[in-house]
Amino acid sequence: MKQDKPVSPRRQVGDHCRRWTVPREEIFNLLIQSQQHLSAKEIYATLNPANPAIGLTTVYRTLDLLDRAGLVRRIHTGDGQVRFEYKRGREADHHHHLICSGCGKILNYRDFEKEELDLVRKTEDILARKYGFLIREHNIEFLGLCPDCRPGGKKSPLR
Amino acid sequence: MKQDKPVSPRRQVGDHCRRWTVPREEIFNLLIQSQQHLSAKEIYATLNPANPAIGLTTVYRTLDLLDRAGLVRRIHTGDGQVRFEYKRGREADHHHHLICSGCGKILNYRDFEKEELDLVRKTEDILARKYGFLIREHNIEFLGLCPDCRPGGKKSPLR
DNA sequence: TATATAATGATAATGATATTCATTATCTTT
DNA sequence: AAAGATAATGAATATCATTATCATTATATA
Repeated sequence: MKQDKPVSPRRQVGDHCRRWTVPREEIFNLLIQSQQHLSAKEIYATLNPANPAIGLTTVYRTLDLLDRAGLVRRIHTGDGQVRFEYKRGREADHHHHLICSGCGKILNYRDFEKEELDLVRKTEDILARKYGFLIREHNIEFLGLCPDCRPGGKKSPLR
Repeated sequence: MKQDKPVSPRRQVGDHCRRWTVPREEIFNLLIQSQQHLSAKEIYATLNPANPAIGLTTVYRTLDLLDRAGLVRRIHTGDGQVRFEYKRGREADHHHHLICSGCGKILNYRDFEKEELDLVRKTEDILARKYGFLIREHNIEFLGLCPDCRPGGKKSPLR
């Protein structure tokens, strides 16, 4: 029997694993569906109740697998946990992070000025030439206080 | 040897502590003098042999103090340790990081195009207006492979 | 369906950082 | 300068995220 799905997860993981299993399927799907940045513990807490056969260890191992396969991105938010997000179609989903130092909230900032992306690319070229680095990725994050956490008290612009 | 002894450390820390102590002095000075990004363990390993009265706990506490006082910056390089660097005179020392995924080496990238700084500032404004964030800082890091770690040594073609 | 073995999960181990608490050192007041 | 109040310290211990171990289970393929 065969199935025709868009692009099977197993296909994307490629040579990085030999067997595609239920835990891997579920963990990967959760990451794909989620709009948030999930930590191992959060993934475990989400999946385990419905499927107790998924252990925390496997969550860590699968995240590592997906990272090696280049399918997810690690994010260090400074809260002591590493978080993960699925890398969607390159350019289209490219974004930077806006992190609140107060509550840890993370926003994805996507509304780039065209010049912003151009500049990043140009900078990567300069760095490659000047320091001999082979640039593979960049992280840009802005740290500050969200509306709820900033000194002026919390505002409610809309609800 | 340095001749330059600017504002006293104690002065810089301000209200964030009540007493200025030998361990704090040494830890802060080490950070000021160092051109590298140091972890708590490294600071401990550097200072403790010469001054066994400085414990690892105090290193952590002092780093936290300096961070709260806004005198150092935390850097998450993904190697499991948080690293710290002294924030020098604002604009003058502003830099971004170039991190090698292979060996963990970190370069400070300072040679900005003028437009780069302008763009960052402009972006901060946009973010502030659009999301109500009060931006206090940004981190830009480029991840890749340094000349020693990249496949084929220093002469691989770029693409 | 049987089989080889990759992948799993429970558990223990690790490593970085935080907390506890009795002791020490700093700073202010004599 | 000495005394006293108490902030800061370090050793030991705890905590929390992540890794390693290993017997067991499930997947892919014959």
